[in-house]
Amino acid sequence: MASQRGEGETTTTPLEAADKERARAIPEAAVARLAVYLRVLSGMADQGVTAVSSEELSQAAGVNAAKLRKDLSYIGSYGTRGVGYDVEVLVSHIERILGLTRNHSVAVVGIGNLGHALANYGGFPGRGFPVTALFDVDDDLVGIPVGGIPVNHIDEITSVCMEREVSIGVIATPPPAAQSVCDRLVSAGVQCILNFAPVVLQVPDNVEVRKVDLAVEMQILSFHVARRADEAASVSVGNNGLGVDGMVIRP
Amino acid sequence: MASQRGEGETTTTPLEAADKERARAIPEAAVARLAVYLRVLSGMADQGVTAVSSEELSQAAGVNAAKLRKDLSYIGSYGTRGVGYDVEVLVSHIERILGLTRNHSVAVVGIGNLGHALANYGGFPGRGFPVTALFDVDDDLVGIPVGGIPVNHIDEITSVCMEREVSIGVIATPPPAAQSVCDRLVSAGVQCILNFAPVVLQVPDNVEVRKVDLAVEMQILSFHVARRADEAASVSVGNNGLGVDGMVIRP
DNA sequence: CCGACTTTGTGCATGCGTTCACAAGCGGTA
DNA sequence: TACCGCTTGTGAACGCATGCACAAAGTCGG
Repeated sequence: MASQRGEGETTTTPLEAADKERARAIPEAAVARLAVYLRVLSGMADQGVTAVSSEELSQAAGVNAAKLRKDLSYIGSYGTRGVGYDVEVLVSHIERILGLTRNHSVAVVGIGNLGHALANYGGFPGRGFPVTALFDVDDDLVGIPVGGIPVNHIDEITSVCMEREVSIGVIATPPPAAQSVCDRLVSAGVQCILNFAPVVLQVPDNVEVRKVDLAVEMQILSFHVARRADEAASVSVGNNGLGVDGMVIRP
Repeated sequence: MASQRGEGETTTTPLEAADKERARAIPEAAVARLAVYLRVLSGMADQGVTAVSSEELSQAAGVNAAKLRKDLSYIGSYGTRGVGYDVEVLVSHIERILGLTRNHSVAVVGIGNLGHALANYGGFPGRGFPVTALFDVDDDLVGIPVGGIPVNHIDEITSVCMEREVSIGVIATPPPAAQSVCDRLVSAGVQCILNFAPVVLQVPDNVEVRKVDLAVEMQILSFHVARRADEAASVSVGNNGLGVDGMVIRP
């Protein structure tokens, strides 16, 4: 039973419960933007800004003002008409919706170039994500501290992750190892995975995977380079003042 | 068969021109998936697979079979009904659409932990993206080769990028430097930027920016952790066989 | 205390992307 | 050659996300 959502009766938990109900209805795309708003707002708060309008905030976040308001409406109505939003209030509400009121322990697997970089971030930008475990297959790395945390052997993933209650696993291994590492993380109860390996991971339904694929990003950009080159070539001779390189496409 | 559709007359350039016209119509989301298909197909080709059905390919790429066929239809009809797709043929067509027949020179700005990792990739996975220039503000780094390429000072961005015809700029600097670096890249004629800095970049319309934001990715995962925790708490006591950890949410 | 101005919150229309379902087309087989 | 089964390619329906435009709601000045 989904607790009791009888439209009325918020007698149980005055505020939290309402948020949690709403969380399910927030579009995925909006969640990503909320994280961006949060960062912008945090920056504003640091500079002593206490209030902001949807117009200002939307420009700083690089989105449409109406979209921003709609996104904020998903988490509730915390603005004041005619005035705008209170920065502090908005920050705390977004943090709660995103689950940032709790710490999320992170494990990084694969301590190569990228793994090093990730480990050295040392609790990701905008705290709340302490890295509590590192893993690698290389015995020479095991025991050596990186970013203050000693590297464990990859065979220990299951036990260590369960012990330290890791909630997010980061895969920064070479492609062939990724699926196997993923399986181990899953069997350790990790339900959220951030995958840097250029591999399509197979996971059970209850596990959330997000991938960061540099090769794909580069190829998308490549596509746009090609498209621009074509447009420039077919419309007329390059119309950009800069001498990018007037490559001719047609044979 | 969409090859000559009424208005037809593909007399000008038999194949290339048709592709280029189509490129404009490909949805952004499909482009990202095409890059994934390409990788899967390349792997298959390496293993000696010569033909593949949409069903097989879609499973390997982790998408719906119908979606895959529609994505492929954007680039033309290169399958054989009753049989499937020729791997080699598909690879070469996707490569052409994504503009991978040409090399795209890459510049990395900000040689910190992440910049090092990127430079050491040395021509990104699935070649075609040679890193030809590195930049940093730190004078101690200037002149030192990283991944075989000497680091230049950040003030030289404009001249070096124009000289080496850089088409993709990668920003891996600390947040405060990102916008300034971006502006310099743009004034050097770079029209595609991959931004790792947690900053919303302001660029002219003719510049394409893609961002990779680790903090945002983590926070999206955090959101899902929270959502799952709530569901588990409100539905009943954890129903997953694994002993994740029976954390109680309600106070 | 009132009226005018400002900004939020949101119903609605529009467009894009995904999914379904099926006709068209091709190879294999008798 | 004619039929059969398989797989592609795509028209059409659906659903989600975006953007518009305006009423609701609040502040500020007189």
